[in-house]
Amino acid sequence: MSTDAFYTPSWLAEAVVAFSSKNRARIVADFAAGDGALLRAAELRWRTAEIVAADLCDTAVRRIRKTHENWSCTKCDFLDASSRARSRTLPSLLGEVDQILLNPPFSCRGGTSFLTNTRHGAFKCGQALAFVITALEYLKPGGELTAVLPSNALNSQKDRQAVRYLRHFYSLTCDYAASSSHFKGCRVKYVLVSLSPRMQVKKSNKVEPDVSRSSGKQVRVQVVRGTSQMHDLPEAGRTLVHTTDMRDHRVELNGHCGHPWRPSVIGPAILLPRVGAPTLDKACLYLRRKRVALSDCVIGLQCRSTSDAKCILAAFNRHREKFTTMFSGTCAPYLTVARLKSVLQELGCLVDD
DNA sequence: GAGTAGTCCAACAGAAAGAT
DNA sequence: ATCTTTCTGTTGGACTACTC
Repeated sequence: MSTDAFYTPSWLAEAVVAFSSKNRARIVADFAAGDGALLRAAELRWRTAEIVAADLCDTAVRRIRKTHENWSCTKCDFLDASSRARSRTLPSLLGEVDQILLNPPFSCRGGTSFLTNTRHGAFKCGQALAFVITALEYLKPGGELTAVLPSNALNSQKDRQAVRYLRHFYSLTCDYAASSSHFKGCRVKYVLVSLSPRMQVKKSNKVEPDVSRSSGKQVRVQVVRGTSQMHDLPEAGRTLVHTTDMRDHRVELNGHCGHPWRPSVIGPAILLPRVGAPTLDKACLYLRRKRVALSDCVIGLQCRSTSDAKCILAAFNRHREKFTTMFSGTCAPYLTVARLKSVLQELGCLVDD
């Protein structure tokens, strides 16, 4: 299996170790150790701890064995159960590690997903969370796992089941403060995450509904995702809206044409960019009674009345932070239909399927 | 003006879901 | 089982801002 090898810079390793709440640790492990930066930072904090390193890369393992003779170091494809079982070190560590540190491969190669087995069932997720969930098998009750993850790992559709699992069984703390930075040769947004086994199941904290009409009736809306790809447009057809036509809350049609059978909306509607920087001025009110096709990069909210559309736009204005955080992505920000529907429901809208 | 860094976002790859 | 469509999420080029 090939993985991205962006080793942890020392300042980030120190931040990951500082993010842990554990004052004492008998065993500290990193299962994607790379050049050992996280474990070197750990040695400074937990001076008497036994250090365990694992990595897939031969060169990395040899280097660690040479430079840190007192560490226990094993070569292992951590996401492969048989490789873990063959390791001399790992099997004896199941449920024994006090502190796990991880900077797993972020993997930006398409939508590849990994099947992950837990005691509560198997599910697919991204590579980074597959590492985390597998690593948790080695955590001692009362232990803590601290990791650098791609910022999107907690929001993406692909990792939804994994995040639900983690939030249910573990107490999860995030630090988005250090949101975007450089690994050597790569720029990504990341988040520091701390996980420890949960003692009690958390109660959900609901947001008070916000979108309301003066009549008191709930606002109904239908989410329409555009599918017209810009490199595959017909010469003639239905007028099409693309993100470049959306600015300052207004739509200016620029003569693009889409296939008439592709998803479309008719005013009153709200148009949102699906990908790109999430500034509120790109949320456009579209009121014309002319049906328009939506490009692949646009999501429409089909409303029943102008006042409904204005209500929703006003709610986005009141909850700018919620609007901004709807968009997430390890590289470019994007919005999914599921995330949008969830926010609309939180704001009090009735979302039609 | 050239070089570099940061930001934006259109394009498209890959996976999942649906249709046949 | 295979093909097609839909959807998610990343890549990489274009553009802008900044520094020298």
